[in-house]
Amino acid sequence: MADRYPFTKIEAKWQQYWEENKTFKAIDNLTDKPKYYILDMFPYPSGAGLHVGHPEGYTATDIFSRYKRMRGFNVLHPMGWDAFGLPAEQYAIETGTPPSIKTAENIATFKRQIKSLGFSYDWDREINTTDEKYYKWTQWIFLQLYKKGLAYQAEVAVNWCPELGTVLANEEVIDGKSERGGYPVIRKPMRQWMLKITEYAERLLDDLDNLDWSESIKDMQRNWIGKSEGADVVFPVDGFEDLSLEVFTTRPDTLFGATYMVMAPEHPYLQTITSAENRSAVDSYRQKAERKSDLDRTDLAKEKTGVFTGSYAINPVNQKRIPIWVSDYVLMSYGTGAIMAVPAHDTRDYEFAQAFELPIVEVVSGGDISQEAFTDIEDGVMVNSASQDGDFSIDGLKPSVAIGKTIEWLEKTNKGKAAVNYKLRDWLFSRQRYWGEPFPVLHDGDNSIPLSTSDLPLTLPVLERIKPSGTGESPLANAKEWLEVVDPETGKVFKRETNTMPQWAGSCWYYLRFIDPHNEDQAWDPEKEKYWMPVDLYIGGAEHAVLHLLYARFWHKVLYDLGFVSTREPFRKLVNQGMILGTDGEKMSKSRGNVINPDEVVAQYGADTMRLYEMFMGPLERSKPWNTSGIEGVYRFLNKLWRHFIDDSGELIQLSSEKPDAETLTVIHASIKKVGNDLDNLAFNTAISQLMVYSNHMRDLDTVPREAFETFVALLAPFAPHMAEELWSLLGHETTLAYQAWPVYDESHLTTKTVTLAVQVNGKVRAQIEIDVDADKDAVLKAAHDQAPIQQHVEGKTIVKEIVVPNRIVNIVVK
RNA sequence: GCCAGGGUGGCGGAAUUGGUAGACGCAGUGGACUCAAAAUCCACCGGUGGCAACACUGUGGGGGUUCGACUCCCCCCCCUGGUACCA
Repeated sequence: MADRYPFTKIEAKWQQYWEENKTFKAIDNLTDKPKYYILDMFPYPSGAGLHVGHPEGYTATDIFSRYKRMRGFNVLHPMGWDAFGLPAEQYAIETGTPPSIKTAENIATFKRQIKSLGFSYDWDREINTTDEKYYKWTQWIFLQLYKKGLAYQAEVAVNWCPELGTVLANEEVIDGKSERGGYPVIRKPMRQWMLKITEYAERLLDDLDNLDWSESIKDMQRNWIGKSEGADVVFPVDGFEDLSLEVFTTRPDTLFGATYMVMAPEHPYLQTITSAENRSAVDSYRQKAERKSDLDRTDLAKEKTGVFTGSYAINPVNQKRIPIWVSDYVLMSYGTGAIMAVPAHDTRDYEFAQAFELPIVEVVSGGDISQEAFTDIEDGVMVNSASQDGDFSIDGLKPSVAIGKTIEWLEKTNKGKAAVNYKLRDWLFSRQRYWGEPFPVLHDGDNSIPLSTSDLPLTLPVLERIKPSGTGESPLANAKEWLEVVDPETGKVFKRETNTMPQWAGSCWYYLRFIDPHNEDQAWDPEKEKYWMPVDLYIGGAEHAVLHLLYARFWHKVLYDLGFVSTREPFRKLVNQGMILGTDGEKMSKSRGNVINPDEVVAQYGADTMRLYEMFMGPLERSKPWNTSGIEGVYRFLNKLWRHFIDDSGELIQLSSEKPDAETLTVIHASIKKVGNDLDNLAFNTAISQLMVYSNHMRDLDTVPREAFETFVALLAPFAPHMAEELWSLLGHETTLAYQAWPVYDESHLTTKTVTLAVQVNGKVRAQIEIDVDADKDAVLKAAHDQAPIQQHVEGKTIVKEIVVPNRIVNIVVK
């Protein structure tokens, strides 16, 4: 394309200006302006560099930050690096390059790329999770959790991946294989640090209600927490005086339909209650289940399997003896690890009962249990549900009512009690890796001794070569000198922890560190925290919808309980940007060869075009494909603008000092209104289209009034800040546009004298009339009936009804 | 299976409380400029029929409510994301 505007020069000039003048420095505790904290999910600086997906969210927050500054807010808009993590460690193992070196290189690349887009970050607040000055405070927070009794160690059957030489979190295992690399994963018990997030389940659930997050994200979190209400019921085991099985059920109303019980293979009582003649079958089943991966136990296990234990339980409502089975469809990790099976009214039990020909007894009528389990709790009616002595009956009730009645009875007779269960499990908080935050604890045999704050940070030892320990422990097991600590007084030897923290740790609280990033005495200053928190707008990818946001909320609540933060929730408003797909409509990936490199886009079209295009593609939250000729469109828009106002010698053309005409005033004020409203709603695509309408209007004028152009430049500023600054200075202004007041619209210019109304006959548009605004009904109808096409369509018919919606539409109904 | 979000021209997408469907941009077609091309500028641009005026039709499919439905209600289909034996 010829005659391209000199974006390279302009962009470099203004980026330098902003940096030198610290234009975007956020001032703490500034009281004459309202504060606004706008946060991006900070990136993991991978070796591949920035991807066009990253700048989408960053552009959105940047435009919003610039807009908010022009609206008079004191904006905090920081950026940093979530730089611990497996890839750098894998790279170190393969090449010998220390993770710290590789990480620094990657950060430099990311930073250069991010800066090339002209984002208005306060770079003085840059943080890096791998910096010991940062992770000192990550360790400090761990100590707070530990002291509060929320961190504990447990032997947990974890996901051991022999290839990676590490244990993976559940979310890192997909279909029984490692998320990274796709290596097989097996279950192996190891000593692990756990965090008691389950203790906060209820609050994490309740406080979602007041957050300005999309319902879908809130729902994902609700589902993840997975609260179920029901009852714990005690079933005595026949022949074992002091042994009973406790089960959790959400359907205590169906107790009379419980025809057998099932224990998880790992259930601690299984061995005890197994009869001699069933022992070998049960043992072999249990051993088989132990070896099964999660994949085998879930996805591929279409067929129910199980073995009878030889023992019977007594159903507490009717004293019936029911067989106790063992099956892996019951999980030890949920509820009590044992269930009462009600095949008539539970799909899984139904399948199991059919497979093993166990009795199916209907206790809720309304379905057809010869075909499938009937699980509705609103439409059915309880039947066959009365004790023989007649002292308890729920017959005739709706199941949803019977649930409560049964719980009352269970509590009264001491056979059970109301109970709540969550799907949420405690958080497995350690990794067998080098490149993570070391745990600030010492081990003395089975005792753990936390370090004191004054001993922090506990830094990572510099290893000559990072290699797996081979034992399942992290490479830190190879660092003998670091590992052993000798008490100078007693000579006693303590051992350090070889586990390190997961990547989530650093990202759980970074938004707090941005508030006070250089504080060496505390994690953050409470006064600054009170001033800046909560984060007013948080934008990032939907891949963090559950875990990162749940973990961060959990830590935040703990910090709140300890008095370190002043808000119950960290992120007031959350928006997830959609994915940017390749030109083929597929997810961008190296293997598909459809990756767009932002560096090339910036080199070819400039940062302003890149920013504008990413926002013009469609609604922020939706996924949308990249289109190479689409970017030409916005590029053309900027070029036309430049050519229209800047002559060949680089000077501003002559603008008119006249007042804009009425039509132009309408465009100006309608644009101020629409662009502002759209920005408030993060509807960047429609805001940009309004700017195009505005610009097209100016193109059609013989001479452009200065007022029209200046207002336009101000509205353009958040979107294409480099060009806007340049035009602003060519307009003769000497200060940055960054804090220029956002234009104010005047409603009086938005109302015109006349309005065009559509006239419909039977709902079909047949004519248009131009009429005075707020003309009365009779005048409107008269004008309508004067239209030839209307007369034509009405002629010879009876007018049934005439509808006039003022300034909107006329509809004449005829028969 | 369950939960959430979507289906609008050739494409990305617009449409306040139900009130002229297709803003804006891309692609395409025709024209101007040019020796020519690129760039630029102007015009057209959902489909069918018609020289045209215009008519009919059209927002995943089928019903309904309404003077009027992309918008509200019911049923169904498809796509995307999440989740998956959670008792």
